[in-house]
Amino acid sequence: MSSDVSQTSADAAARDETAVSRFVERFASTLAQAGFPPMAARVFVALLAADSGSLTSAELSEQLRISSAAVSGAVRFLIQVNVVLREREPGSRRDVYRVYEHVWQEVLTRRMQILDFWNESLRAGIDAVGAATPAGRRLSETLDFFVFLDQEVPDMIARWRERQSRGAAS
Amino acid sequence: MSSDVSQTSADAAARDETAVSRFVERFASTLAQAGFPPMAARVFVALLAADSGSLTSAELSEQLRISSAAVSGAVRFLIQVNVVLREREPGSRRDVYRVYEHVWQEVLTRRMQILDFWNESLRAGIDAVGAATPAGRRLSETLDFFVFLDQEVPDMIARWRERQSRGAAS
DNA sequence: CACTAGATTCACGAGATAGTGAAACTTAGA
DNA sequence: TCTAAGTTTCACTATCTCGTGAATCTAGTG
Repeated sequence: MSSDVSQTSADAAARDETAVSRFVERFASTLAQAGFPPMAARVFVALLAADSGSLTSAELSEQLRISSAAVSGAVRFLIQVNVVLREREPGSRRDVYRVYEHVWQEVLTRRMQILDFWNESLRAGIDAVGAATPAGRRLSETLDFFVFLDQEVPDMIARWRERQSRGAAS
Repeated sequence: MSSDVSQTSADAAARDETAVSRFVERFASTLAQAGFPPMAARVFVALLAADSGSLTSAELSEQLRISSAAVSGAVRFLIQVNVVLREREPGSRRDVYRVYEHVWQEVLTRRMQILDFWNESLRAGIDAVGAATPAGRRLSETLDFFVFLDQEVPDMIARWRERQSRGAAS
């Protein structure tokens, strides 16, 4: 087969893998600063930046220079938090991993669900300090704000979806 | 002086410090799970749950059973991320720490600013993979979504402020 | 100007986390 | 049923983070 990777003249649209790799590492590192496990971040961004939107374990392992065990761990995490899915390509033994279509909406929605958890805790706190006390009022305002977000954010996402379906320009 | 802390019968509205402490630990632990440094979370919630809204280093140290060094570190973090301020009470040598009035609006606004940082990275990524490629389109959609949030969230916070100023009930 | 309450810094140790290599497991294909 | 490609698990290690205690620094007060 003549499908050599290092063809640069024939394939005019060949992408600069060095630049892509730099992006992957940079963006992954910013995500990691925001609390993402480092390896999971790297795998995630590598998938985002893949033209096909999906890569095999071996490809990830080679591209990021990590062990297949690390890929396995990262992928498990990403599947768990619902941003990546595993596909088995028929007629092959290898899995390919793909980022969900509308990841960021998913991520945002998921983060909002955490608030429900917080709110339960807050209600207990308001009971403990007494709703009529200054502390109670402060905690109640916090709770109200979170409830407000819980209502507003889904609307916001809906607006985004609508805007998307109409076409890009605003 | 007769200002003993352990007066329970005289002060009818005395709060159940055990219950409050339980709330502090629980809520702090959920915040910690969301990426907050553990000690900073405990200090933050203790301040939230304090009737006066402010506590001294010694009070925090005693209430949370942590060293003053830990208080110092936690407070430095909280001031840095702009949720707590330091006040010196006149005629005394000790500092008191206070949570900002509208902390959560602040926190949310601040988190949005992180997006600007991400977006810069994303633009570089789009360049690297080529805007017209599938990967480029995927990254562009991500960028667009973040820009959208950057516009919408301030509006959302404004709506909240307005609702607050009108009075509680919606 | 000396004293001291109070805050901060620093070196250290404990505990958690993440990634590796090797072994074990699973399963498509012969 | 056997073989081997591919994935996962597990024990181990390196690294990082966080809180402590002790020493140091800062600034009111007599």
